[in-house]
Amino acid sequence: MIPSQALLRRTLQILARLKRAYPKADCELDHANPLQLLMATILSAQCTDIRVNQVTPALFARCRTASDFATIPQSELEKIIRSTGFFRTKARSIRACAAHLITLHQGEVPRTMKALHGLPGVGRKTANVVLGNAFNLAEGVVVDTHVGRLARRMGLTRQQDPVKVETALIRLVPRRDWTLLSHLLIWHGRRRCSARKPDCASCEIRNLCPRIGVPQPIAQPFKTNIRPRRRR
DNA sequence: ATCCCGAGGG
DNA sequence: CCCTCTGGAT
Repeated sequence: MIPSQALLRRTLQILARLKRAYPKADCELDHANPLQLLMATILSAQCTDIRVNQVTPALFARCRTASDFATIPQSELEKIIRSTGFFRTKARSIRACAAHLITLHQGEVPRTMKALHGLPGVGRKTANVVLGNAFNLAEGVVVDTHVGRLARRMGLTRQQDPVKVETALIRLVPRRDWTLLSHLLIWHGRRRCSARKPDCASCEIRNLCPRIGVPQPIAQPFKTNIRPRRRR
């Protein structure tokens, strides 16, 4: 589907408005190199970046190279990352991922979606984070829980599947803004448009959002046989 | 579709 | 209590 001109224009207005609201929007996972960002991003699954940043200082002090991450004992690693949740799975992913980096990529973090996606613990979202933020080589848009939620609330897509959301966003925003778009939506999602209680009253883009200012094209159902909803 | 998992908010 | 937090693997 080709997006309408109206949607394209509104998307770019939203982008401009969010840039003004969050001029410092950026990756909030603390890291000093691509390897650290890769590992921090694996840890960030279903967990706030603030909590990841609480464990990475100890982790990065203990593990500097891919070899360090590959050889740290499972139990020692689990203790360090425990509070991020899913700690057994994440510890396995980190160690196996580091082992793959050594075997397949000379201990370096590869710079393509093809090589990153499929490493243990690395799905499309994590690969997009590393490509966009560590290498400035975005091949797509990071779609996490925030980006998906906001894209739907703002009426940029109706898709649920993150890959389909990504496809929709790629068509709406120029490539140079793909990485920034994710940061802006994530910042806005955390500060204003939270999952539980969106603060529409003080929202910077309320007049551009279907919830407040943009009339939704009404999907008109056939008017026959509309039955009262059965109660629970 | 379900599991992995801890912590904080409402 | 229930939901959510920068998901990924089975």
